[in-house]
Amino acid sequence: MVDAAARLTVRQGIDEWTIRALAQELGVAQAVIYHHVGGRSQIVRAVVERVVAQIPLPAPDLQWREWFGTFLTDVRRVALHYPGVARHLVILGPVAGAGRIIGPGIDVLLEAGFADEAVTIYNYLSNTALSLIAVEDERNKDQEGRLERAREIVDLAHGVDGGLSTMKDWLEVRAENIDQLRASDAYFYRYCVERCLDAAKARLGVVRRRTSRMTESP
Amino acid sequence: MVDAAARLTVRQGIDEWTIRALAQELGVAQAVIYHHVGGRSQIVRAVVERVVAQIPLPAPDLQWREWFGTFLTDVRRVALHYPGVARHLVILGPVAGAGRIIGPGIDVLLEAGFADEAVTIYNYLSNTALSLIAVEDERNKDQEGRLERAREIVDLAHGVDGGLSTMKDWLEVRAENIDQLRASDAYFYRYCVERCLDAAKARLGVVRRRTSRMTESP
DNA sequence: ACCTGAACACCGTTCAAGT
DNA sequence: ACCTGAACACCGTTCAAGT
Repeated sequence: MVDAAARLTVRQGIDEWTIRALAQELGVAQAVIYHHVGGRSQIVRAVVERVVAQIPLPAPDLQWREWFGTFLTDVRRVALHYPGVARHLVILGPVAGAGRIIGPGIDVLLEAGFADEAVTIYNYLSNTALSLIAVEDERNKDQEGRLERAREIVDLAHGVDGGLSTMKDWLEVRAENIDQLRASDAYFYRYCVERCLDAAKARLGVVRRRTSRMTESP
Repeated sequence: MVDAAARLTVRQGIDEWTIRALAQELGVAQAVIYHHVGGRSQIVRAVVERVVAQIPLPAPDLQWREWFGTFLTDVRRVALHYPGVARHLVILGPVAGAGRIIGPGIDVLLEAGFADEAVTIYNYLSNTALSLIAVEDERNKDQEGRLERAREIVDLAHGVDGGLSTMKDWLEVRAENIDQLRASDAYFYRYCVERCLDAAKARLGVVRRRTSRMTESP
């Protein structure tokens, strides 16, 4: 049953299939689904948990930056395969089965010396990444419209100068075709992840200074 | 007409009111809306543009970090007043009227020396902030359920140790009541914004070193 | 040109009736 | 206990008919 829902999600996205379509995929009446799993939100939750279980865990001996670098790359790859799941996951928060990931993730940060900020940093990294993927999912739903809107803006900004013209030039190359746009999305995600890791690194310096000052003072 | 839609959005959230409710608010038949504005997506877009027009612009003489610090605080305050708008805004990308903000925003970054990375940094900051607000909006829709889920996780993680227990302790204090949860959200947003600005600062160092190296070499 | 009422094609959910 | 068919209360959108 969750199998079928996951299959439909891969094909159409989790918010696109209907209870009726799911029932048809299973060859049963709609009411059967309510009898066995409950309403739509419960099936969605089950699919989300199944996707989470599919995210590979980086080797525990990696340095924290490599650990999260590979982890967040894998999260995007798996999540984009199930459109719309990232959004439900980040809204639901820690679902059943997420402990498999959260535990090792925070361990790596504690090991690196993030101390009492480990949980906040973990939330910062995972929330930011999942939110960005959720937005990418929704943008992918209407790629033609997105191209069209980008071109409208470019036309509208014709002849302006200053910072806005810089944005216009930036948009113009990316609005050329859909492949360009998707490549730009992938690059942008990578860029954001690297920036988040930069920020975490800066924070690590602060925490370490604070800790050493505390052990120094009598 | 957009007035009425904005009013309903403040009260219920942009994805909660229906065309029927909007028609009733205006005292007309539903078809009138289609005749004047077009479908639901066009009204949503008009509301989004109206909300964007309402975001105050920081003083242009502020340092880049203060400029974006106050800007992103104002964005959250205005956006939370119109639940669901942040999500539509970040998905639509630069809507009509956003130039009023984008221009000065990139100008501040160019002035600070971000050079060819100014646009990417602008996108990084605004996308991250809006994505996080969009998630907060959706979490606010079901606060009771969120509390309940958090408590379930806490119970489920009873007796574990390692990184997961740290997350459990963190969740436990926040899952006490709804006010605590909302305060935690506000703090978390602030924290994420500061981290993004840290990351931008680190990037500024890289860009400056690259630029000075280029002007040095003959 | 503008507005109405009614319809169309959906949707999630429920429930009496069957086996 | 499990499944069916039909209904209920919605939804966005369309369209002939009125003024």
